[in-house]
Amino acid sequence: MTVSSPSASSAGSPRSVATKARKASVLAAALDCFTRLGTDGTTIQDIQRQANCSIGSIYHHFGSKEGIAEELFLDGIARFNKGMVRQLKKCQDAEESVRAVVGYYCDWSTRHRELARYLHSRDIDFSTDAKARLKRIHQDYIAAVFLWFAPFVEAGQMRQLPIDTYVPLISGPIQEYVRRWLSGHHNIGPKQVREVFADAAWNAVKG
Amino acid sequence: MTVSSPSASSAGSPRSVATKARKASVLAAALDCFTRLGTDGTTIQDIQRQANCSIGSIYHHFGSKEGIAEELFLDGIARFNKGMVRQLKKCQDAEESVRAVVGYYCDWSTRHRELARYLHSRDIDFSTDAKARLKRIHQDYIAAVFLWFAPFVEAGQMRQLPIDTYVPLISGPIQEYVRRWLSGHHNIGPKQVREVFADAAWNAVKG
DNA sequence: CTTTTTACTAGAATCGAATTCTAGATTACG
DNA sequence: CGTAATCTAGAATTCGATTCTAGTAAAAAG
Repeated sequence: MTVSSPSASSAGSPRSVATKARKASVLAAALDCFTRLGTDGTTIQDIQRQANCSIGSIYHHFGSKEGIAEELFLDGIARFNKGMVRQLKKCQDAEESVRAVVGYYCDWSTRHRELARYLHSRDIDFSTDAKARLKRIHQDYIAAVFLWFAPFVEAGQMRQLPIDTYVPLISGPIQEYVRRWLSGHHNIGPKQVREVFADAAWNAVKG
Repeated sequence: MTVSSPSASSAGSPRSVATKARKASVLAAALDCFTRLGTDGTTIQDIQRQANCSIGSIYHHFGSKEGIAEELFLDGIARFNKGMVRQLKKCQDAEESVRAVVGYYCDWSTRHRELARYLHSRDIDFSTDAKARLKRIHQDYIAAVFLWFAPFVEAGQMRQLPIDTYVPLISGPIQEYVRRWLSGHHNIGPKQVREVFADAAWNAVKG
């Protein structure tokens, strides 16, 4: 492995750019195939053809079909989380923050419907390595969210509860609603019931 | 197809008993393999060996590996739902009913931990046929639950809300908590946070 | 009680898709 | 330049799901 100076690697040597683009195109192709043909129905060839690259190239970058699926999942979660944290930081108080969580969930799922669907389709059942990476992502997220909300709890704007219960209380209902919507169980989009869930979320945790 | 008298088929002709037993043993073996080796990591041979039967037998009963997975899923959901409805019918009023939903979720997931884990690991992404069967199971459940709760809404004990929001509001948080617990994200079992979620559920829908 | 049909079991043979392997091209870097 | 590392290709292999053929035992028909 080459340990180049940290600053140089991130930017744009001709190859690293090409590599990033190729990986991205494979992931995009994979998502599209998974959506159209189902995760199991998709073959490496389907992805490879759609991404315009060779089998060798795919295996070089992802190691296995499962590797593609994991990357897509972890990458998607990470992006979702990042956006969430960004939204939170725009908020002024506890209530606005809690409502922002629900709102962001609705917006993001509507905007990235296919990816959202994919993220919902897998949740447990990963390789040891992917599990570790997921746990890491998850912990970073929890830490960021915790940092944001802790002062509100301190100040009494939000109730004091077991630490692991906040996320389920706030986002559980909207998440479950979105899951059902994405599986085609109901037709009313999340944006139209957003208020109901935002109210419930705030109610569940307000001081 | 033989159309025997309806009453006779359900009970216990020597063959139908043996068949039921074999199917059950395959499903049990499958669940165990899925738990130990992961859904993808499990081969038909693994299941076949553990269930002590031949490949032909498995394919005769389930048609495909996916068929086993679907049967396990649908059967599990159906049993969960049935138990839930039974619990509900023991309740006297709205609040007790709502709390019972959360309680049942905790108990069942703890008692049938492996099956619960499996049910959480798949949620979308089924064959057309399985989707139809799932929808049917789902509708029956919703109908039963709706029948139970409707009078309470009428009587003003529970709030009037968009029909599809009740289930996510009541069971979303505990479900999300259990999912995280089953994936190993936190160590405190659902029974220890049951009250928090029961309170929140009742709060979200009380009149 | 035979015959015939149907449900079920068995396991070898097939087929297809994931993965591995070898070779060659391109880029970084001293 | 030249040497190593990264990356791309696609043919060859491997492994597992599925199919097929044959046979057994229970049920239904007569």
